[in-house]
Amino acid sequence: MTAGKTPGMEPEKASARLRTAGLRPTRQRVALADLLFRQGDRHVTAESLHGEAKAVGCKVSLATVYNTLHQFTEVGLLQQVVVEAARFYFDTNLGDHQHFYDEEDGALTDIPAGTIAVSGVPAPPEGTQIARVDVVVRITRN
Amino acid sequence: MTAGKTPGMEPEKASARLRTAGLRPTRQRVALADLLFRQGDRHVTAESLHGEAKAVGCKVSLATVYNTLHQFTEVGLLQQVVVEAARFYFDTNLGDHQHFYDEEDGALTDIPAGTIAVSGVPAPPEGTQIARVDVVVRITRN
DNA sequence: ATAGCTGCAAATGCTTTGCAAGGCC
DNA sequence: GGCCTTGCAAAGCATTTGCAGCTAT
Repeated sequence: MTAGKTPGMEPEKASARLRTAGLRPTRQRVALADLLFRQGDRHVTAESLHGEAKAVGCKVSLATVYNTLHQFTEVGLLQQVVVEAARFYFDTNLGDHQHFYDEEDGALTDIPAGTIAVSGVPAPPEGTQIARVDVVVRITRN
Repeated sequence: MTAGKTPGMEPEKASARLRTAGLRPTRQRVALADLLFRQGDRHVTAESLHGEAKAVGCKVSLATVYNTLHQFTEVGLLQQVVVEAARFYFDTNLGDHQHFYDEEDGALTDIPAGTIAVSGVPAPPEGTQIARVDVVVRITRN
């Protein structure tokens, strides 16, 4: 067992990145940053990252993983991807249209079909087909 | 106050629509369909529709509203719109790229920046600005 | 020394489920 | 009559919160 050892081999890089972002490089944050950024582009959820941390012997609570992911997002180290509905919105407009979504008040506004064009959609991975292409234009108040 | 009266004035139309879709036109479904489809395009959540139903004096349980909205969606009377994250996915790729999302296993795959182009995005409503434009290509297994 | 972090457990909010009673064909 | 629906209350899940104790600077 290697529990207790530093999980990564380049914690300094992670530390520096955190410092630059204005975050205190705590053991937990360094370990999570190391997991996130050592490998190339990747997608994680709070749970999956928590699992990885445990797997490399780093004790972190799930709550801290959530905090850390949000902090990293705030300082621009990560991006969030929205693909599953937390709250279900239903639309009586069945056409192939898109939406403005006001993140502050949750308001949804139609963008009529034919206004927005999406081009260059690549072929889907083998064995799959495109069910639909969702476009959400997120807006905020000035 | 008109509480207690039939909420809609064209329940027959709603009834017919339900029958065509293969759904039994129960009092609750007719009332909800009537609320949904009488007016033009609209967006609702389970809660907002439940509130409307109560407001016009129709007793429906929230569970039934959920069931009904899902059934309507299955038969193509409604479309779901995904704008809020139920489960948070975080991406270490900060570029302006898009994603394939496999609805069956939850897998997320990057579509490299520069592959997809979105054109014709209209000006945002007054007093707002575009924070970002999300594109999700939803795929299913063949 | 001290402001900031972490971890635990309880709480939250939306959605789903199980099951008995009721309604539509 | 028989199968589908409804309604209630309890359960489920991911995420958030409150607070006491710990830690980096």
